Amino acid sequence: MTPSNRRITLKDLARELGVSTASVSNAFNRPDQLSRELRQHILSEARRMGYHGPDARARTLRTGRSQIIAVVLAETLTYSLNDAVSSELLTGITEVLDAHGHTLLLLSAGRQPAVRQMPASSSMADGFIVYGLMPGDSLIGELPSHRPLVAVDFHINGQPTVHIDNEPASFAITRHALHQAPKRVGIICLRLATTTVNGRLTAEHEWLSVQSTITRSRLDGYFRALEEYGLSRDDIPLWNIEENIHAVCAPVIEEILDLPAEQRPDLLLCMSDRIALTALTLAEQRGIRVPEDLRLTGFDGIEEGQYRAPRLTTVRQDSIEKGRMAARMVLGLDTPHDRLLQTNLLIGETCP
Amino acid sequence: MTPSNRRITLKDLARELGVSTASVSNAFNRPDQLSRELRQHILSEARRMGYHGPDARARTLRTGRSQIIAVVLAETLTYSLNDAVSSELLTGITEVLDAHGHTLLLLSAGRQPAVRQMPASSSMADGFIVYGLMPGDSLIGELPSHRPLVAVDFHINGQPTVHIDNEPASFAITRHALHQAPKRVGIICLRLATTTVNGRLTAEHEWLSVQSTITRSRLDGYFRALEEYGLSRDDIPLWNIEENIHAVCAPVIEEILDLPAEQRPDLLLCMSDRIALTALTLAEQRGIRVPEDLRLTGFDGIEEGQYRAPRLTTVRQDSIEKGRMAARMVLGLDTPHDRLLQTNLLIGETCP
DNA sequence: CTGAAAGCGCTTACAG
DNA sequence: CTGAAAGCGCTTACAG
Repeated sequence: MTPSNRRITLKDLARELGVSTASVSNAFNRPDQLSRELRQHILSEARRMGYHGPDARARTLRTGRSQIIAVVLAETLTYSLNDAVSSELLTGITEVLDAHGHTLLLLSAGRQPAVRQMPASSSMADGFIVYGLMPGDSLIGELPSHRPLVAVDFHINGQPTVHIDNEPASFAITRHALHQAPKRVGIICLRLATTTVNGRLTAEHEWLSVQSTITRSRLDGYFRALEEYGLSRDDIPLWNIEENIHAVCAPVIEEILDLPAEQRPDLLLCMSDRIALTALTLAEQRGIRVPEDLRLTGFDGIEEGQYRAPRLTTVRQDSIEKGRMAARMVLGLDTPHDRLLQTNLLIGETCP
Repeated sequence: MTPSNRRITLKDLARELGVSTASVSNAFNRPDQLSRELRQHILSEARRMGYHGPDARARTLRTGRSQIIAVVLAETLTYSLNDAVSSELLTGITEVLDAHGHTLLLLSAGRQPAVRQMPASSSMADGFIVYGLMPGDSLIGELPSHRPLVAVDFHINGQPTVHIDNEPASFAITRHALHQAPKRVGIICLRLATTTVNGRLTAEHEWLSVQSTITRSRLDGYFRALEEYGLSRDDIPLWNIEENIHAVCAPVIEEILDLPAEQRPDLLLCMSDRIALTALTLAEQRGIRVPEDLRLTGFDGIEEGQYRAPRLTTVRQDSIEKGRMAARMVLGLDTPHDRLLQTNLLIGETCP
């Protein structure tokens, strides 16, 4: 008898039943390799003895495949799990993984720079989806080199990417907003500077490059429309926010809304819906009417912005589809190559 | 030379450097087992040759530990990733796992009953946190039996649980709401019936048992306060909602709000903030004033309900702390035993 | 401090 | 259809 204090193995089971380990393995994995009767016998005895099937740890080493895909997130998991856009991306990824018997391992890159390194278990995954890191991040080099990798919202040398048309989308929403002939336009950026800035951006602040961040592309789109309209980029005040959460957005936006009425922008172009929604709430609290006194545009098209009144005018990006595409490529279901998703303009009441 | 088309292994590296495999392994894992010089030499040569460290697949088989903890979610991942309460739970879990070098594997139980089974990779995990399944779910039996397991919001025979005081919390919020002497009380339940019901619950519908679902405990708390106040539970209309998302809540709530004014409840006790927020939005759209014409209470205390006006009156549960506790127990940092978390009442403007 | 060797629990090509 | 055997890439007790 097998000692009961130890977990039962395939070998134990084979010995107990007087068959080879191959037959037990085949009973679980390749039904065509043995007779129906023997298979049923093995499976029912396995159940009786409390053997739940071959151990994933050994199978993974032997076959070289874990059925696990890792998602590397630039932000902390806390942020990513609570942000509507990352949640949608993960939703699209898991939808495809689920349908193909794979599971999702969450890896966060968002820690103190000093201790940033991939957990040892990262080399467990069969493939990697990397979301929104900075190009050249040293973590990318730590990933196993011979496994499929797909980048989302940024570019890794030689690897396929899924991204959206940030510049044209920002151009389009700005052109729409300018129809109403605003007097004073302001822009609220998301992590645009090379240093940490929560507040007004000045000439002293250096910007990240277009290659480094999608928010720079959004800014370029805003500027193109503003200049086409006859405004100079140097006359547009810019604010920056480092983290796309209410608590960090609020103080910066309060600073803007509390400007004297004749200095306060009457159109705020916001680089995310979270920023725009925070501005909307704070404006309402101050009796600033939206859109009469203040027009607002967002970016992302998250549900929260569409399920309330006034609805947000924003750019809708299909993050679920981004996730699906990335997952299909990493699983080898689609040929790996760069994909560019189209966005569309949602006209709500915050900027009709 | 090692063939360049194959991934380099620890053995290759040892051969190349003329040292034993033990020394290479020790260089990565046990610095005290070899001289500083040899270790540095091995690590720098490893980097030069593109060896990123011992493969997690083999290490896991050898040591029996993967550094992976699996979270088994009752709902689909799509739901769980987008729901504020599950996101908070996951946030608390990942916070602890992160701090201890572990990573999170997401497993969803929420599929068609016919095809429900654990993915093969589930036996990869060192431990399991199971969230909100029904007791007796067959999936629980498929998990490896000798690894730590913690249940959240329900009970698995013989395993530690983290849960909250659903009945007293519901009692307390109802007693608060009754101070205002409402004329007609209604209750909107979450998945209370044994069958699928989106709409009014009648005498024909059977309820789940107190052991099976936390929503039954919430109902019991509501009833206790209502009866103490002098109302009979048979006079209180009950509605049920199957899924805690806006799209499913809305039609049921519309049915309630569109009742003739003299039949419409002026107090709605909702079993989740999502339900209460949907009711709030739909009431506003109809010009029903909250709290003058309709008072609303929620459950959960999610941020979305506190960052808007009027703020929700609700029961705040600390789901992040629930996640932390579950993770600490599954990692063996805390002695496994049942934990009961206290909630607190948040008085907002929807039911002052 | 270093090295030779066993073995974690499987899968799979191969011989019968 | 079945069985004996090799080996996936490591870690670790043990002998030197």
